[in-house]
Amino acid sequence: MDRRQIKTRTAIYDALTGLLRKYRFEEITVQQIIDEANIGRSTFYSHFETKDQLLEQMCKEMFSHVFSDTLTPEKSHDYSKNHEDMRALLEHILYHILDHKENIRSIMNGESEKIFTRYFTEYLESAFGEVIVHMDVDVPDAFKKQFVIGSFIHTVKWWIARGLKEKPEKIIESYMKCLPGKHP
Amino acid sequence: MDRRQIKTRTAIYDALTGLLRKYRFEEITVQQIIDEANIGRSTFYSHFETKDQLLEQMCKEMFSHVFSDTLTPEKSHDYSKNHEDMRALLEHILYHILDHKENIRSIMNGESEKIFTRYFTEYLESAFGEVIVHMDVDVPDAFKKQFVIGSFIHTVKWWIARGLKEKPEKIIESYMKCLPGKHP
DNA sequence: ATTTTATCGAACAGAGTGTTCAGAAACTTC
DNA sequence: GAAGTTTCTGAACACTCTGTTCGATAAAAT
Repeated sequence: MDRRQIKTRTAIYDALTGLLRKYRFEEITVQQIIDEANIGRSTFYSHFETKDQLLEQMCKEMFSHVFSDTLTPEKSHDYSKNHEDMRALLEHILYHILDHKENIRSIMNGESEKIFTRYFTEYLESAFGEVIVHMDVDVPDAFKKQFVIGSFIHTVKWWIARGLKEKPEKIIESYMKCLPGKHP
Repeated sequence: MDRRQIKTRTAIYDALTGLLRKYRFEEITVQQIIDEANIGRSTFYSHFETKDQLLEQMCKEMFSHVFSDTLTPEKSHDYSKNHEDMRALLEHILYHILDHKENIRSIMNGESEKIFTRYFTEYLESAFGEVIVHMDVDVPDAFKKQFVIGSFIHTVKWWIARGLKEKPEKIIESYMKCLPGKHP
């Protein structure tokens, strides 16, 4: 890839990230991004079709980092019996979020929060979907799934909104205590 | 209040509600609302400052209906011991949502979903905030609160997104089975 | 050195926003 | 039911933002 392209692309990403610390995504104009990134108008539009597409791609890239070395749990693992494996994986995710602290907190305002939720749900469903249904509670599988994943995502959002003060271990411990099923 | 004002106001509400069935709120323009409501441009702006303010007020009004005769639970009730009272109240809320089925499903797309969440959280916190902390789980009070309320709101959203197919009783039953604490 | 590719930025058309204002229409009051 | 008040109307306006186009310029690749 051309060095110039890389340069402008990161300039745009940095500009948006910076602006997101001060303004909600909806409030930011393309012109502001262009000025902040110090690039020409047409250059922006040769890289991204719209402002929304920029956000989409930026989030996609970030989440691919957040979930990169997060091992997909083996189907053979039974998280209803082996809470330790699940705990480790969830903690791992929180630590990754902690790494991207600045970016993620910026993204969690306004419309862009939905992208977070979308990617997060997608990932968790593929990672845990199968194993969650083995949990020991007498409710429909679909319900169980939405409850476990939904409450986790909500908890993470809550954690982020409050400034990521608590340690990941503490959050996951509380979360798992609140989950239904066997508690060793 | 002047009959003319009432007429235009409901015309605007109806127009937006109708449009929300076809388009996301972000996509709808003030001009579309005006055309659909058959009113003059300046009339719209004499009633509402912006499109966002219109949505805000419309939601506010709707939720005041949804929660109107929903009794605020007495502090003396201990929902950790008396699951029946809590169950009844939650079911009641779901039935109210069912009454406003059309409106609520329209609102639950795009940015407007956040308003739903905001009002819902606000209400539940004032209704249950105090009593939830008495639930029998060994986690910090703040965590307990966010978990119970957050997972409930998520469950309701999930229920709405899937078309409100299940009966309120069924949803609340599953929800309460998933909650931590004593299960009689 | 030559060719390819990326950037620049001004200029442009188009869509939407929110305001203004004078006249028409509908309500209220006496 | 006439006079006065309030609301509605809709065209015109200034403004902001978007996304495109294009010739000139600079940087990278071969």
